[in-house]
Amino acid sequence: MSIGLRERKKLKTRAAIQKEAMRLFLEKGFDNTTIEDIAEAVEISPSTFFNYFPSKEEVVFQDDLDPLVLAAFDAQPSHIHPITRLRTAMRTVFTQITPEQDRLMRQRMELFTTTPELRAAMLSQFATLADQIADLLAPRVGKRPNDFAVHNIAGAVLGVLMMALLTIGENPDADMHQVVDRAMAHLEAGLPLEWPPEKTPRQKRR
Amino acid sequence: MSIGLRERKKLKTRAAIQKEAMRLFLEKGFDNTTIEDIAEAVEISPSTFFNYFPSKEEVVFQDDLDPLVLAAFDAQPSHIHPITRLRTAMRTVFTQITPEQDRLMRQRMELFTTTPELRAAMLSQFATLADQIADLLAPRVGKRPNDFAVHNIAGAVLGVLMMALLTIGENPDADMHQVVDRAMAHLEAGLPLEWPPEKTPRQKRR
DNA sequence: TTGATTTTTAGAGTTACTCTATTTTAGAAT
DNA sequence: ATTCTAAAATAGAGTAACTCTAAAAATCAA
Repeated sequence: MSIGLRERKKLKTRAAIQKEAMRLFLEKGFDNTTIEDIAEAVEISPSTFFNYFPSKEEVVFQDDLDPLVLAAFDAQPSHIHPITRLRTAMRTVFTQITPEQDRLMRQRMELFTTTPELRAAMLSQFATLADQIADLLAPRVGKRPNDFAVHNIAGAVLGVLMMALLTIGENPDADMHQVVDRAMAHLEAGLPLEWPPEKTPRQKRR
Repeated sequence: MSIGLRERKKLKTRAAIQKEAMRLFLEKGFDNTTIEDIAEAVEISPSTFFNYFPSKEEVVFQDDLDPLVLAAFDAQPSHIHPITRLRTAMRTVFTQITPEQDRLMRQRMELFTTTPELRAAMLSQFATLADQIADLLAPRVGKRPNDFAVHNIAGAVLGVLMMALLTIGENPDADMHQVVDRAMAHLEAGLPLEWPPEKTPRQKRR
């Protein structure tokens, strides 16, 4: 039964646009790739491109990870501080990431760092995300949706994540999970100037 | 002696563009204002606009406050945690702000919240700022320029400020200084979920 | 097969911005 | 004052990302 031919074709077209566009962006740069180039590569008309994506930028965005993080967040007891919960949640999700997703994320990072335009768009999305996260979080920690503390926490988390992502953009080989977790841990610890803490000597075995 | 007529004229033109552009943006919206509109209002040619600003967006940006904050930061002893120092520095600067500057800042906020495009640009500038601040801060607290902790702190601060600014954008009547200081205080206190702290009963008089 | 509906497409229009070449203007030198 | 030079303003042509409208093509249901 599945879904009709129409839907399947649409999904395929969408995926093809994404794939070809990303390829071209990485090859020639975002700015040097025109909609026409993409349309040509996918063998559609330029008009059709805009049936699938509202703008060139939007092709680069699209995270299926957010819901996963949220689920992992919910899986924890509510008495834990949200930052800790988020950190744990992100760790959980990172370990479940497929190589394909990892590759895509890195490609995005590369584009973000090379094109200011995209960086701006990403950050904007981040801000929106922070707002959403805050509103989503609030009831889960027993607060009203527009609670100040929750929003502020969301802001700090996102700010820290933002820096982490920029760092990754500059060091494409870095272990994303590790960079992000380190940032979250530091935030969790209250952002002390001295960090990491003195390496704890390996647990004494006796 | 002063500076020649040429320079004076240039400054005047620049100021005129800023003023008229802001007026039009606020009146008709950023997107509904074309470069032609601005050029016409200032009585220059559209070409000339681009002699003064590289893009429409850039007209909205321009902060002279950063150096002030930095100076106020430097005026404090270095053993204090940077977040506290920054908070104090910002408080200092906020009290010195002229009504004119205040008005301009609010106008900017309004535009930022109404036009996604501008919001994105602002955030991007924020990220750059965070990086700069981090690099500037590091030596002042005895760290290397790319120190992780310092960058992370800068990220958190900027994230929190970002949320504060968005809040202000939504409540144009809010006291900017107060909103910002509250956010910084919360961050300084380690982002507890319960905030503000129990209102300390007015100092007992006995 | 026919008819309705969705999708694709062509094409025209708008706008931000770039580039080049020309004109205008301010300041300096004679 | 006049003339020269360098800076600034301008016109105009070109590009590319969109938007909108209307027509053509493909899918699906009867």
